[in-house]
Amino acid sequence: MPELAEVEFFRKRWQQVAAGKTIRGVLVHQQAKVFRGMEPAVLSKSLTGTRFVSSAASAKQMLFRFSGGAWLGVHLGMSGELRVEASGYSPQKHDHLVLATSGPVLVFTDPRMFGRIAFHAGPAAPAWWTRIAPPILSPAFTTGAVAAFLQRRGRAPIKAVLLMQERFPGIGNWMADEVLWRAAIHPKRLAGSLQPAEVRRLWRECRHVCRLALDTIAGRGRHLPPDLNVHIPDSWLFNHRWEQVGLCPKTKKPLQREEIGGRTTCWSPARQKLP
DNA sequence: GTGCTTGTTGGCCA
DNA sequence: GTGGCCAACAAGCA
Repeated sequence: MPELAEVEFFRKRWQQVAAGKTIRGVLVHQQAKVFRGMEPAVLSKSLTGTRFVSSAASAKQMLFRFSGGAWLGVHLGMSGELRVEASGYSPQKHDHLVLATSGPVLVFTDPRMFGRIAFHAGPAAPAWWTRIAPPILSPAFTTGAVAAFLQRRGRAPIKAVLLMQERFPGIGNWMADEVLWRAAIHPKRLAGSLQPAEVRRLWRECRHVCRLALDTIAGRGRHLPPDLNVHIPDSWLFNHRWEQVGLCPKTKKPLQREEIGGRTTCWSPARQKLP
């Protein structure tokens, strides 16, 4: 599920209740694949007794900082979630990491286990974090950088290229479709075939969709919506992409769904045309 | 049972 | 070496 804005939503959910709290106990699901090469017992030992200092989200990843130079990295994969439960919570089947604080309980849950947990000890953030591409909403995301990347990936459909995290960090399947729909670009267009005006539209809509999604899904400032996706307007493609007979909110004509670049893609044929 | 699913990776091939 | 494609990972849901 989680793309840029959903990831930020989950980060805030932990941040709001846990900032400054001490980790009293850590439960790990020993067999869970989300820990990959790491030894879960080390994580448990290292975090117990530390204090939750701060957190950050970048692209589809999160980094939680604890006192004493302990860092917890989380990638939610396809089905991961961060939840907050009341103290005394008993872990369920797919809860792979449970942090009991002096207050609420922080839970990482992920049925499909495509997610990842990483641990790092040291004064500075880990290398895998600092290597994440600069955010789409940062000045480093320029039309020139986008144009150059589209040329390099010129033979691939633009839909597939938008999913490449090295240039479009945080964009996932639904955001890619939303961007192309707003920019009126057909998802099957080869990346190298986009005209300069189309590249500029794509760049602008990338930033626009990121900004809208963050505000709508993760809330502004300290505000946190009660649930994911509750406030998404019907003027977005998002609310129609899975409908049996979805209509384009702009043209009111039927939407089309097809696999492109290995992912189910939804677009509005009346608006997004092939040359 | 069948056929999907908002992600990433490694292997294969041109 | 580079870039594009796709199966695999795993569990739940309709």
